[in-house]
Amino acid sequence: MLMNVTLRQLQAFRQVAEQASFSKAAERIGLSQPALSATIRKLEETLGVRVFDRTTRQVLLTPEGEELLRLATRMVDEFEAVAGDLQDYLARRRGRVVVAALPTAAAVILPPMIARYRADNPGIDIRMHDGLHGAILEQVRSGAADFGITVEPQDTDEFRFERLLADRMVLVCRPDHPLAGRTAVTWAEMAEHPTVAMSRTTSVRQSMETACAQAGVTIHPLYEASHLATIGGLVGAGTGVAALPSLSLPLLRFAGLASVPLESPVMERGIGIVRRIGRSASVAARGLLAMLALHREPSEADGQGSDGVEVH
Amino acid sequence: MLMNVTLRQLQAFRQVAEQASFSKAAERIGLSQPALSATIRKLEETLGVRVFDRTTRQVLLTPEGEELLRLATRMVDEFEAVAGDLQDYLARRRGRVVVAALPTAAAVILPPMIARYRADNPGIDIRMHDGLHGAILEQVRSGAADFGITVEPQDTDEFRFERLLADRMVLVCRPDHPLAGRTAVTWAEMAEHPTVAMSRTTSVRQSMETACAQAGVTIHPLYEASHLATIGGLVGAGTGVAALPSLSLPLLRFAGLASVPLESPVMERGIGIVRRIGRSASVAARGLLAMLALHREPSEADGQGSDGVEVH
DNA sequence: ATCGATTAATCACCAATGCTTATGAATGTG
DNA sequence: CACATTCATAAGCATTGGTGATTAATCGAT
Repeated sequence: MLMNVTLRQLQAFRQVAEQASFSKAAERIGLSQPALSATIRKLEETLGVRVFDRTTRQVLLTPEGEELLRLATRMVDEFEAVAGDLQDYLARRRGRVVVAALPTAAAVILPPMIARYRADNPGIDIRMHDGLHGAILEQVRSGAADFGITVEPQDTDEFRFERLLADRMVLVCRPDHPLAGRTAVTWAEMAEHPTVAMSRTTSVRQSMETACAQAGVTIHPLYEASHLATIGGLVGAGTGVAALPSLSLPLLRFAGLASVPLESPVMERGIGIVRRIGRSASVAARGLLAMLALHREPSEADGQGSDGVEVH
Repeated sequence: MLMNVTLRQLQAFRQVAEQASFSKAAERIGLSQPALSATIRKLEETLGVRVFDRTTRQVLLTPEGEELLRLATRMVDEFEAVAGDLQDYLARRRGRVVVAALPTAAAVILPPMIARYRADNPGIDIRMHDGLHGAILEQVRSGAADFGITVEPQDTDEFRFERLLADRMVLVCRPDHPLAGRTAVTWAEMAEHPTVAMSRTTSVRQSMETACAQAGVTIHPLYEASHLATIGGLVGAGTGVAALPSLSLPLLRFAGLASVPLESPVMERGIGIVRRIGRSASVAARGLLAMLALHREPSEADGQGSDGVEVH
């Protein structure tokens, strides 16, 4: 009964009360005067009370009108505040994005984008979870992360993948190393040199193992490390060479190392955005996704597709 | 833009979010499922965001949906509280009535009605202002009083009068007074006896003066008092007789006095309800007005009219 | 008094909204 | 693989909400 009262009506009512005139209020609201009359009449019908005593010369509130005005004011103010919040949220002035990403992606790709996104949308809280592939998928699945940045997942029923760039395994060595000048090196060749590697739990190490298996060679690392920087230090000290994804090279720049693409087999994995199918992205997330799409590097056999990230 | 969001929509949204199902929510709301779908679609259109990710098997909130749910909940709760207040007000469970009345009316007519009204509507605050005719009109004019109880005002443009009962001037004396047994007494006869009277500012006194002037006699009261009880005491003590409105007799019952109608001229004034024209009565006031109308005493030349108070 | 200006109510008419029933498409379940 | 469930869509209809034109009332100024 009373629940049928509309915000429109309350606003109209408030305006009429404030202007003490139907015509003026109608003009201010952007409505014809008859329409406003009808609106108020309707309001009065649903309330069962006259809210204005009106003649052609004056419009003034009845006692119930007074009461209603207090309530309507409270109501409309409340709504406007709430609407403002939502407005902010939708306009990306408030909100949060959670990105789950592989450590290298988290370190190399995201920081500049995040910095820029942050500058554009100061109200948005960006959170980054770096983790391994499995953990990333889990977070995306559960919704704990808005999207992930990792390699392509197998499960195409649950995830949609959008490739951003290629990450190829390369050999890393000192600039004075015999292999340093080469345009390419095979895994078999690499196996003949002392090697350092990431620990077995990492996907980088697993890529290396896969490649070696395919090449029919075995590598026994002299050292294993779980941090990339350690690998960099070891290689820089001449302890050995390492097979690393090209994406991680920027992180090793400090060590002044050389890199050479590895082949036979070429180990290349596509790094991209992983999203949960059937779950739409938040407005805030969309902004970051769009930004990522712009920075996507044109890769082989990808030129014909659409240019932007599917924003659903 | 955002202002077009409807309470219906918010409520529907809330219900769907709660039930995690369109069908269940539709049933609970009392709406067909397609109607509910349309409602949500409309909401999404005006917001420009999808609020539910829905398949035929599951319905769950998007990030914006989560946000909206918080706001919608707040909004709807607020409204329900406010609507409850108004509901109370309209149902006369809250409110206030201010009555301005002549002292005698305030003392004689109103108390029983107020007591009963109070019992029926415990939430309503009743306030009574007793004052003289002019003050009553002023309060009714300004809106300080919802209505007045007094004699008929001259100004028929501004006030509407509704007669409740007749108030006739009677002579009040001790039961053993020579005039006590009479069926009527003229003002001239009264003038031959020692008299006490109300002070000059009261309308009772003015009525007396008017009557004496018409009768061509003059009365010099032995005593003047501004309180009715004082007059009662004086008359009871045998100091003199007094001319008082019949309405005040109940107040003098304590003194055990006799009364005799005064004539030549008959001074009778109609006491009734005075309302401001063009100003509608509050719901709370209407209740009291209706009650007054019921207790109205059938007076001469009034039998053919409508029985209830015009409630407008 | 009468005229003109102002203002709210009313009317006739049209567009848009909201609802219902019937139907279709998708997706788990036995 | 049929079945049941569930949301979306379609078609038809009543209601609502809107506009412009007109009317009635009232105030102020001739």
